[in-house]
Amino acid sequence: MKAVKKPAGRKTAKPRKIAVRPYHHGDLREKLIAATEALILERGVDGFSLREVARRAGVSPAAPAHHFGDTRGLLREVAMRGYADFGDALEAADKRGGNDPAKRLHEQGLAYVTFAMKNPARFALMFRVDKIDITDGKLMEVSGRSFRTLEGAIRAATGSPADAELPPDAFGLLMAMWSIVHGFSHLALGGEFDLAAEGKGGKDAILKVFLPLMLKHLPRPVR
Amino acid sequence: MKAVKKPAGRKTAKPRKIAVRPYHHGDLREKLIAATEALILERGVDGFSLREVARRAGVSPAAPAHHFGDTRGLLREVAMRGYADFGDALEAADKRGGNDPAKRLHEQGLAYVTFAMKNPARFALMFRVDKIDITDGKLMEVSGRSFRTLEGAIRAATGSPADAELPPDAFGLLMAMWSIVHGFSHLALGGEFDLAAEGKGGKDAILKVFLPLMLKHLPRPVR
DNA sequence: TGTACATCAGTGAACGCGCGTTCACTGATGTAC
DNA sequence: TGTACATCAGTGAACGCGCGTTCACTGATGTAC
Repeated sequence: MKAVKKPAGRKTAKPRKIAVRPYHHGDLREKLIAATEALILERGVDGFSLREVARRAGVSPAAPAHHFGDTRGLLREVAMRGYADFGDALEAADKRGGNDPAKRLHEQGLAYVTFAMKNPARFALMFRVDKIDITDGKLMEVSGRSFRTLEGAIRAATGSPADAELPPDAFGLLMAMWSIVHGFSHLALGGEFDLAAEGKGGKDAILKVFLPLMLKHLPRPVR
Repeated sequence: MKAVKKPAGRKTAKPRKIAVRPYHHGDLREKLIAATEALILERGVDGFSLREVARRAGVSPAAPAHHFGDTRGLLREVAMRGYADFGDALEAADKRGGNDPAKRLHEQGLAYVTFAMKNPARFALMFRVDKIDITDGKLMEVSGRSFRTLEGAIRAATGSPADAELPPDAFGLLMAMWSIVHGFSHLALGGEFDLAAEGKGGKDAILKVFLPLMLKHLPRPVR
């Protein structure tokens, strides 16, 4: 390849608002988000630092402030994207369950843990109350969808009308469902099952063997 | 009270190895452990710092090294004490269940969540894989007891002999039990139930109302 | 009982580090006329 | 189409901070003789 002087003018034919916004140096915003997820994956939520992310994106430590304000702003954005995908996954699972309430719950449980195992960095951040403000309005807008998807299936399973307050038993079932899949995800990501998984195919066994075994014992609507 | 010149010699009558070890300035070791628990309670596991703990104990930042080597050594000690008490609580609960396997499981579940809610600092640390080494021999010695207590009740509930390997279904039930109580604890401590608890008596409602509702849906041995 | 010595829990100053954020700035891009 | 200007995404040096650990030391306690 020869070195070619890049043409001075329009690189892409007349970019007049084709992309949402042509940034100075391309898509730094996206680059920072990707770098954040990669960093958390490597070093955990506490291993994250704004400077390191900037370093990986190849910009000065002050650059991210133009896009996210401060550190928490960046983490909030990453968490929001996580919740958006998480909501998508749960909704898709719910649909897969068709008209069978038990199947809807089972599919959602499967999707919950699968999401956690495949997106450990995001999942860890999403539930790290000290790093993100879970009562933040914009974030709740996105995260609320996941919750409502589960609630919908619970209502169907317990025959609770959509508009009334959730009856105690249904609420108990909801907490039980949420707890069991969340607990499994948390324990699995924390490596608490690793010892048991060692003889049975390593980390893969958790999703392929352990999770199905556990899901057999999913709570069911009483009576 | 008059200022009295303290007697030069023996303060307590001949302390010849009465206490395990009479430290230079009393019980700094214990003081540091207590300060660590208080600090984690206030600021979370990540808010902990060795210097702050030393400050609170009224000693120089280098003092803790004489007792715990380094930061991780101190955290390990705190976690071990947590696991010891945790094991006690689970064993006591198990005994409370008598000969009824379902009751043994129920009591243990109750004890698990109750411990987490009453010892949030310790509990948070005990499962923070990045701060303590859960594969550490001495720690596993202590933490293993909790696990074995649960396993014992699972064996009784599923009729699995004590010496053979746990059959798949029993193992699934074990994971389900562990997951549900652990998940509930984690979510509750993370404040995820706070919104729902607001109208029902605040934080107290979680242990008094929500937990019993949830425990109704505890997994049971299939068939 | 008295003396000499070893032990070791403490001090406090110093180290080097990485952090988030601020600041005045630069220079490319987009826009108004 | 050409020019003047506003905008704003970037730079990079500097700030002050708290951290864990090191180091040479001090001085009280316990022990051997």
